[in-house]
Amino acid sequence: MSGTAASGREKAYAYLRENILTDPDMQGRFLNEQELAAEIGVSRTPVREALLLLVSDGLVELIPQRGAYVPPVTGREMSELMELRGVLESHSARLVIDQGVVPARTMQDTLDQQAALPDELNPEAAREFIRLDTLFHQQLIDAAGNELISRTYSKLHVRQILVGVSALFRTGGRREQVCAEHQDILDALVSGDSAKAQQAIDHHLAVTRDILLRN
Amino acid sequence: MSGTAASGREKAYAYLRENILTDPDMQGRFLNEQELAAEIGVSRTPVREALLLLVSDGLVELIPQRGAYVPPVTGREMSELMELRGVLESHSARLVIDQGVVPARTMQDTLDQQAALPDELNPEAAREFIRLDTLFHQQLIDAAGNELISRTYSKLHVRQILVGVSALFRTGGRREQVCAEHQDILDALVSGDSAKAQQAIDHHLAVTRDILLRN
DNA sequence: CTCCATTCTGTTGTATACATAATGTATGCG
DNA sequence: CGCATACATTATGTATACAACAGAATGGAG
Repeated sequence: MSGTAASGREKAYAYLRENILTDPDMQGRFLNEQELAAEIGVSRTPVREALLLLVSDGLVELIPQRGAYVPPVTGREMSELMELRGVLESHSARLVIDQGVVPARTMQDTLDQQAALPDELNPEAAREFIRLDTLFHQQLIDAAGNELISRTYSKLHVRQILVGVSALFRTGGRREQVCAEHQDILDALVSGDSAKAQQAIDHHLAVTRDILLRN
Repeated sequence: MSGTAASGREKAYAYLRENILTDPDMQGRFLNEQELAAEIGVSRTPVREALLLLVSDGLVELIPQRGAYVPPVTGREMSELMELRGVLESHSARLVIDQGVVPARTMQDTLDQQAALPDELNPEAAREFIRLDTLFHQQLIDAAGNELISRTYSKLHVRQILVGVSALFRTGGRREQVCAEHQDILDALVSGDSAKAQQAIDHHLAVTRDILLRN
């Protein structure tokens, strides 16, 4: 994979991020710095720096004199996230259609990969599924050519993964449904129908929200 | 005012943020940690932590083995920011009108304060002007009741201040113009005309962008 | 038995010392 | 004179030691 020459801060950052995103039990807990330092194999300093970086991802919250808190995902937050995603994705959809820059091939490729995943999602496949799901939406956003929006969207999406991983295991047949909804979005984009695309996006996000809210 | 018992990290954070936002010369420079530590009166540790926090505001960028870089504002970034602001503000405008929760009094009050500022903007008045300008738009966003969008918008706006402060000095009569455009937005909101509001917002942001681009 | 004060333990916050990597400079060679 | 290389300097990255604070445990008084 990538560099084995990662700095201590990066190591700690990657470790913590991965842990928080995959282990639901992390939510609502305070993180012990020296404990983490021992686990990761570095001193407290890079651990603290990693925690500060995770603040910008919204994965931890710093409480003075108490430490790093991992805020749980609330239903309201998910609703709000879907609303914002809808705004940004609809905007991008309109732009790429108007400018004739729909990344049809790229998105279809991502969609095909997602459709090729097995129905039974083991943990690894689940993460791959989420990665491809995220990628599909990100590709739409990126095609609009606004780097600021791309970065903003990318950061937002992170917190959805917090609940997405575990939610996937509790919902059967969601893979097919997601792929179908993605296909609807892509078809609307290719057909050049802004209103239809917006509708497909809103529908997809509404369904996603409802599923995530069953927690 | 607020606590004199600010921690070292907070002190450093406030100092650096203020410095970067007000001093245009900071842009494009690498920040020297021990120099800053001496200026602020703390050790390097809280300074480094403050720098990491500033990353999430987009005010500094960490370059491995090089340090903290203050990325200059580009014209493209400003354009992209105005596009994103337009998307979020238009969305909020639609919502608050549909839900009948236009914060007319609050926004009018902010607008009045802004209009009462002197035409000749000394540095202090300029900062107050920018504060009220930011507040006006934030009040619209907040009224929509989506905390995630509010926080997102708030963070975005920060980088605009980077160029806004200096740009204000080079533009005569902008105060009246801004107030008039703000009044147009507010009038449209009060009248309940979504399309008109969106138009007023887009116009205001376009004018703002054009002025900021003259750098 | 309950409540409050106090001590004690453990964690975060800060300072400092050291390790490591990058940059600028000087020197020698082509 | 230009360029490459070795070196010195300076900055960042990390570890560790200490200080300050918060929360829990404990003991005593009512």
